[in-house]
Amino acid sequence: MPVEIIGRGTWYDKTARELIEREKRLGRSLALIRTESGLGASGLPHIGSLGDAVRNYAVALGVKVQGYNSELIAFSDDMDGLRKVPAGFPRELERWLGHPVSHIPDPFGGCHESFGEHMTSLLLDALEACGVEYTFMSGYRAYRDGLLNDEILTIMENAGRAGRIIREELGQEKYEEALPYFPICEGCGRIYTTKSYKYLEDEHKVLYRCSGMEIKGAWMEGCGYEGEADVLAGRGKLSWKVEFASRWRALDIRFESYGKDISDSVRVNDRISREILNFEPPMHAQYEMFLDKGGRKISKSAGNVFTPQVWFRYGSPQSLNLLLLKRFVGTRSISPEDIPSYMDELDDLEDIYFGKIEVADERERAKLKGLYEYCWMLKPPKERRIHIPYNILVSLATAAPRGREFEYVREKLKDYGYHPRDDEELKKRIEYALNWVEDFKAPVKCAGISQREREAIEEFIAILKASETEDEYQNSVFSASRSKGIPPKRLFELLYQALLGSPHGPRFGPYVSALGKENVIKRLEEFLASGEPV
RNA sequence: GGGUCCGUAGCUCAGCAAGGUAGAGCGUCAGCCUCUUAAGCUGAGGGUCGAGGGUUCAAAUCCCUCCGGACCCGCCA
Repeated sequence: MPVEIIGRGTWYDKTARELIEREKRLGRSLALIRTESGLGASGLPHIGSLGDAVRNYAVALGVKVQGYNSELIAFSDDMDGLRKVPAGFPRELERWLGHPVSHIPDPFGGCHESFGEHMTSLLLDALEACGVEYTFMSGYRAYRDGLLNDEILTIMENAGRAGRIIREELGQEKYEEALPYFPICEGCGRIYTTKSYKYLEDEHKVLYRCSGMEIKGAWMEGCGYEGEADVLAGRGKLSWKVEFASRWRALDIRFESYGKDISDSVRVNDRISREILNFEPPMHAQYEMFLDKGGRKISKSAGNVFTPQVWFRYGSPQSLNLLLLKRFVGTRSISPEDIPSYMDELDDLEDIYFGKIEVADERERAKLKGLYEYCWMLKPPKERRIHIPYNILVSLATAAPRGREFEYVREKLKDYGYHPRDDEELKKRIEYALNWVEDFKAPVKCAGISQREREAIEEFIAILKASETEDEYQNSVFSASRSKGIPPKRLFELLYQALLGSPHGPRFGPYVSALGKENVIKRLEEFLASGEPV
């Protein structure tokens, strides 16, 4: 019996099929099946933010593979208030705490219209690089243009029921009293400090007081202003407890996966959507968070953010897609040091895709080929590209003499039997490795060597100074080793250790020549100066 | 208080969606140059798949219970 392969054989294909089946059961139009990703705009976008969009896009692609039209909505949460000045950001931003990020001037040279737009653009750039196609929407503009107005009215008219649902699901009683709408304060311009206490249905206005709110454990004092706000005027936003649902209905979203950090909100919003907005909520899938290696959640506002831009310094967008797509469940700890293995794994997948590596099991093969295609967002290269293990490139990059790194690596690759086409792809790969070496290779310390070994290195330096040719460089090692009575093998190890941080290396004479004799002497002297013999 | 994930070789992890001979990298060990295209290659060793039960012809994979670890939510988003 032949096995059935759904779509390209991946999780995304299976999910897309389930999604389509569900929509059929619900009897909704299949003309356009939308998925959604929310883009945080209140700090530097991290890998997790990108992951949300990439995964929701992959499901949209899966829908296309099944023969239906689909689209990813990338919705920027730029009506959110600034809750905290992100680490490394200008302190002047303190005065903008509580203001919608779309109302805060761009702190980075004013190249964008607002703080929020700047942050969003970083994420959109990464989406572009990763091959994600999307329809962009800004929360700020959506409210301004009245896109959610129908939903806002329904929610406000049923605020009591919404408050009960929130209490039932979360135990939070606040919204049985307060209205789920935050106006921007006319007095101070902040959004979270206001509390709406009465809704005037005929005028669709809320009465509010800027009374303050607790944000991240700190009390943000209100300005005391009292006023009224038209909920259709775009000068405020719905609480997230009900906004998600409003977006789903207004934009006709059929699928949205989300991180477990917002699972409670999704549960509430599902009920709001169903019971108040009369809209069957989108199908969901919950994924785990990315943690950094220390086991800490990668936070938008904590420093040291692992952003897509950091990834692109050492690895390709497709390798990042691999990280984001290969596994949907399970918390994963990541750090930039994992990038090489994803680069190599993508090369393996490419070999499988082009049939260079055999995979016996049909289902397994389909899955891996499919994963490769999704890494390329279903637009894979026409032919297999050159593969060079990342660690080889790192080794070569470590050894490369300054100023002619690319030439050196290219020449050496030929010596090793790789015959890369001299193209953009090769250049990129070399660049990744060079960046890697620059940022991660710790300088080698002279530790744990004996007095005798130390003298041998000094002797070698002396002999090298008088040498001129590659053969003479090579012979210097043996002369020094004989003269100090230590085996040549050991001296080679020491020299490679000092120069490369590895006990082995390329043939020594030509390598000295490539590095430049003076550079070698300088590095060896630095090495000797960095520690005492034992 | 509510919820999610993880536990597989000495270490880091993959495999689990859709059950079918336990995998990779690193490390270890043993070989491979009688003055280096060895930054390499070949091979070996190493696992009661956290524990117990269930379903099944068959379970690392599905279900239940327990143990251990991590994370998220409980203000806002």
